[in-house]
Amino acid sequence: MAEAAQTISDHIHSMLDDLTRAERQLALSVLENYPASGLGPLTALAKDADVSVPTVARMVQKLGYSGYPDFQAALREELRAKVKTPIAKHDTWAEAAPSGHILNRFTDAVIDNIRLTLGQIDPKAFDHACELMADQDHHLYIVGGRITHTLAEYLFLHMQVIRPNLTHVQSTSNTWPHYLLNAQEGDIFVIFDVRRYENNTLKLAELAHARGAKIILMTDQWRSPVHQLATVCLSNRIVVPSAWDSATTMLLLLETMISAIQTLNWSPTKARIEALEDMFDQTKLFRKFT
Amino acid sequence: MAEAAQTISDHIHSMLDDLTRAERQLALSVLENYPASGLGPLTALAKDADVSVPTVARMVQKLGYSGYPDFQAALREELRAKVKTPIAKHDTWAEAAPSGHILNRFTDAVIDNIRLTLGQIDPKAFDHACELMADQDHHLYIVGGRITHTLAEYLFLHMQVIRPNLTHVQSTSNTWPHYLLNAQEGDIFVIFDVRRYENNTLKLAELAHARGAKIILMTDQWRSPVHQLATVCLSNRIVVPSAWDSATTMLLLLETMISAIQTLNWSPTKARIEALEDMFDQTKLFRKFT
DNA sequence: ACAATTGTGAAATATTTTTCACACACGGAT
DNA sequence: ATCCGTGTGTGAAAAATATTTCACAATTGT
Repeated sequence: MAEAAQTISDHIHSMLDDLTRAERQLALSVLENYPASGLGPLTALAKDADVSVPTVARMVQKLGYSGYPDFQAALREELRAKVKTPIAKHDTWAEAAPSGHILNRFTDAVIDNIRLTLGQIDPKAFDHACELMADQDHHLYIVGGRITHTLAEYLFLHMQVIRPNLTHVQSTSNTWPHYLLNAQEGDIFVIFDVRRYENNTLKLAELAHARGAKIILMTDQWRSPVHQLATVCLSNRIVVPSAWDSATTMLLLLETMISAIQTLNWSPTKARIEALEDMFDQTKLFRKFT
Repeated sequence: MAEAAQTISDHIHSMLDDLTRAERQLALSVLENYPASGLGPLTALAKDADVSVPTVARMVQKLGYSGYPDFQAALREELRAKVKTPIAKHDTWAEAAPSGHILNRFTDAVIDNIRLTLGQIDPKAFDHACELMADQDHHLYIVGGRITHTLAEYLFLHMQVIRPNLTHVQSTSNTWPHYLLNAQEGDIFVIFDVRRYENNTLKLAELAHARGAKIILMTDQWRSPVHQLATVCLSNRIVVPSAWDSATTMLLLLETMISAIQTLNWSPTKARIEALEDMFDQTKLFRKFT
């Protein structure tokens, strides 16, 4: 096992002077395309660097590792850590709280979820989903489940301002079959389904699909069975240090979609927003200032 | 050997549908910290993903590789190629999308909001709010406005599992005065109010305060006028590149609170969760797997 | 109840790593 | 020129690990 503070490539660099000719040649070859070459078999590395097999074995021990596998494990660990730190890991978020405080632990987990979720999203699929949802010619159904209906409603509230011709359906309610009566070919269903996946939601999706509707699915990393029927499937990381799952990542994605959709058809949206503001002014529901 | 045009992680993604449950679990684990985990020994990967050794062997073959070593070689090759590309900047969230894409712009803004919000939070105030909400001896009222009622409901849904003796009130509904009839000294009101601040919410807060109730306020950085009456005031950054404000930061804070509260009185919460699960099992509302 | 999936335990293979002993090359010193 | 010590490669064997594959039992969804 080697030290901690520095990276392995730094360590090799600093050891270069203590190495013999063949060993240095080998070390430079390792650094040449780091870290990939060090992760292959020892023999391959030896051939790559044009040195003998024992030279490799001798060098890794000279570097302080117990053996080649130990060296590889260190490289893997470094790679793992490196990929995980794109921007924010070591920050404590609530500086006034100790790093073990739930505020910091939870936020860490959520940022991680965001990073993993965004990293795996296909922008093409995302854009396509936005386009479908922006299309006013087809009715838009928004379907939520037991927990997710709050997200569904959040989406509904905003889409309502952006465009007409949409419905909010709760799959846990027993009234949803009525909505399906009107569903037509080409209509869009945005369906929320995270674990534990709901039977009602699946049935609803099947009926919608049978009627020729297109399905946009918001689900978790394990993906609801609905995904087999979906035109676009957006999966989110939801695991946090809690007895429940986190909806934050999904809300972020949702808000991003709303923002993208509003940009897609901005002029009608703008008009609708202004009309809404007018109505608010007249009803005095809100305060103008402070 | 696999194809060329796409990355291995893309390939795994596209194959997800053809994989079985355990294989998918494994595949997701590989993607989790890609590519480091795939470069270690097969047994380590299996243990990491919580699947059996044969499952790993079966999956890599299903993915089209002649065996695990072949799979590893492909990963190494990809890593080698990736590092060689000078354009390895990691400041984008959705790597597949250009940095100007709304996915990256929006996420940047939200992460910024989170950082600023958490940086300004007083952990003492946070902890105090959690203690108040965990106290079952006093009734808990959760109050949301036009947009925030979705957040309020999210909180309500979870608090309902954690403790009895709580009510969800919508300030935009005309029925809320009825709820206040029962409010007593020492009761807790969690009130959501972001711009534009709602008159109804303020009136409700005033009445509650007059009756000796304690108010926990979730608001934005400009702080709803309710904050003058509040025992604890948690303010959130909400500005994003959109015509609307973002609720993501507030949801994060909310989920963190739920997690903290559930820890505060874990044993009753645990019992209630188990009872709930039992009921779910009996009603067959949910699917057990896949 | 049936079919598909998965884990278990283990054996058989295959590969990799480690370690030898020994020969050889090389540079510097006698 | 010869000798010596260091470093290095060769070839191979031994040891350690890894991989592959079985048969079978358990589980689970249909």
